[in-house]
Amino acid sequence: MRRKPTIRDVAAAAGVSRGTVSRVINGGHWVSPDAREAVEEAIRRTGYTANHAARSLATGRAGSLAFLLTEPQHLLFQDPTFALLLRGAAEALAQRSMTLVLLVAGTPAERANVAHFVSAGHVDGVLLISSHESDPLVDELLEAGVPTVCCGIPLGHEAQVPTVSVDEIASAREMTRYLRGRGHRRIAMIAGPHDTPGGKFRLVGFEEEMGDDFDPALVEEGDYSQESGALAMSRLLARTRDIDAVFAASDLMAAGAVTTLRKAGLRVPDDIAVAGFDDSGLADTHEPALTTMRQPWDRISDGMVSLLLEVIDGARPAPLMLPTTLVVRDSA
Amino acid sequence: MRRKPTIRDVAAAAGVSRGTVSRVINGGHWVSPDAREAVEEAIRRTGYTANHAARSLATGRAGSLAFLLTEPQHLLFQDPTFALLLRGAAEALAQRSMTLVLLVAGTPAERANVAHFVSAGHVDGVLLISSHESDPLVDELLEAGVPTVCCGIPLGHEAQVPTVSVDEIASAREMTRYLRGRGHRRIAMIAGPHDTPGGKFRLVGFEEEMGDDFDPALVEEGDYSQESGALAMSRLLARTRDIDAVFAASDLMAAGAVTTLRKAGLRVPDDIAVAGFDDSGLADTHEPALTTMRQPWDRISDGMVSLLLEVIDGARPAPLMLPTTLVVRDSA
DNA sequence: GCGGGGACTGTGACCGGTCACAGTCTTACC
DNA sequence: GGTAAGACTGTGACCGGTCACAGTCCCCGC
Repeated sequence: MRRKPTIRDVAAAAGVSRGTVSRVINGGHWVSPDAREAVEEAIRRTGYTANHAARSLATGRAGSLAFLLTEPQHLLFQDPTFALLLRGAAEALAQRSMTLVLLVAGTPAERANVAHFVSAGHVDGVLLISSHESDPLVDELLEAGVPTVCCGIPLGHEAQVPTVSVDEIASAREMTRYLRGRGHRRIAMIAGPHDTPGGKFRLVGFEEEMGDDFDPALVEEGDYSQESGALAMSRLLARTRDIDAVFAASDLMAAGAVTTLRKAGLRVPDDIAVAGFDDSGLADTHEPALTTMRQPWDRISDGMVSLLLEVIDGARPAPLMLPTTLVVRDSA
Repeated sequence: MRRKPTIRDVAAAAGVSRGTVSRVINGGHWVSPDAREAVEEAIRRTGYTANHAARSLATGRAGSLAFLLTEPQHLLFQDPTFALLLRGAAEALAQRSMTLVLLVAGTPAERANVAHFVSAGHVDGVLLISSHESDPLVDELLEAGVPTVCCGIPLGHEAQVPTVSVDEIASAREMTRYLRGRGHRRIAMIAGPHDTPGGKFRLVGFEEEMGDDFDPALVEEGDYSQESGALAMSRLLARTRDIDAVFAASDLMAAGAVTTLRKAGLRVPDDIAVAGFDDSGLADTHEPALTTMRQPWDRISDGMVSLLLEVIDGARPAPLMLPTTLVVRDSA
């Protein structure tokens, strides 16, 4: 087996210098048509492929981005949302001939490793997923000067780091308005963790839209997981049965709520309407299919990648806010 | 901002040569205790971290493995199994200071890209997930001499590529035996795709254990997804109501089957018992909690990584077969 | 006819490691 | 006391690209 062809082999085959080959590869400016043609032909003939490592070494760029998950593990397993984002990001990067490196920072040991790895410059930037408030990891990344974009406005770090997000407040208001429009008045909310943007702002939107009808006794908090949704619903039911709709801050929690309601002998949506948030894969196969707010997952992951590349190029891009859409199905 | 310290900075700080520093970093053989100490101290003081790209270039190793998904996308979204494997692999690699590159080969265009990328040597090896029979990608990888290990015996490529798998036949027999032990006689099977090992061999085990009681009319095939499980169950019910248990080749399909049964007014497990396979995250939060065969996901991903590293080192390791365990919950 | 500028090309240094090899310095043994 | 083996160390070449710089060539205008 002969070794892989290098840029010198191509240069020799094309009868030009390494420099010219390099120029052709990188856009081909200031190269004569003849030379360009010869080089392209030579590349084809030799089956040349650029060596990532060598290029990285010379340019000082890694050619890869990290997809950094900071959630506790059980969420990674359960939440289809992560898979959606992950796939979108991988696709967006593949289009740009870059690669996606998956990093999981669950345990403290993992966090240390990850921080070290990233600061060492093994990746050009970080796509930070779902960070809780005042996450020290964000500080570390910022301090180390690692280009970073967040998914969802990182509480406690607003304006310090570019973000891609949806308008949580407006989205929550829209869903609430929809539920009220269907005649529901005693609407409960199963919010997300109050130290996450989705937990905080969806609740704000809900409260704003409910106005005088807002009843703090009808709010419970979960951690986005199915189980936490089921438990939150139990707590609500234990307090009062005077509820005609539930708005959960994630589809997973909505599904958990449905389970609890069913056990309590309540029908969805006949007795109580249930709405979710995310439109994760689970929503439309769920029984009953969940009414939810769709987050534009592909645009989010694509936006994160674009933004991050801008940051890497030295820009300070404005935060990107994307629209959600109400998806009405059977549960509400 | 000063530039990152290199091995030469460390050498200067420690008062030794680059060679010695390099030796310390790589295990420290043939280095005097004094020198080693000085180098370690210098590394600490300078905050030195090895440059991946430079090392790759010099050693000819990428220092990363690809996690290659060949399933159509909708499965990636739904199946918690992938997340389990992915996390396990990422963890196993992090322990070895290597990184995980995620590759998705869904569309033909993506497959071409992936093949090109991998053959170019940008990763040291490939963890191949869930490949259907006679997948041309396997051939391409094999032909290109890319170290590869599969998850589940790749039909049509047995013995050509090292694999990590569970004993599908024995596992299916155990579950079938359990169901029969509970007094069920008319047991239906919702099998996986017949061109996947899980689809083929779980059915074989089922058939073997059923012996004379095996009824081909009670077998339907799904694609492991929840929806396909629901549809398969519908087809079974349309054919006969004389069924007292269903064995699905995945938890997702089991969940789908439960939905269909419920719609048909049948109670699980009272009227019909339902068993799944995988013990994916969903199984124990499902309502009712699913009886299933647990696959040892962490050992599988860890085994794949170990095996792949052996292959990369030139070994030809024996296939690894891991045990499953019957997990009895509420559904059967 | 000459100077100057734009288009194109080639060269050598460099990125930050590893590795083979050629030392040097001990120690041990005859 | 000489020598050889073993322990340790330093050096230069090399991995495969990129980039800055220095040419070279050609065309144009004065």
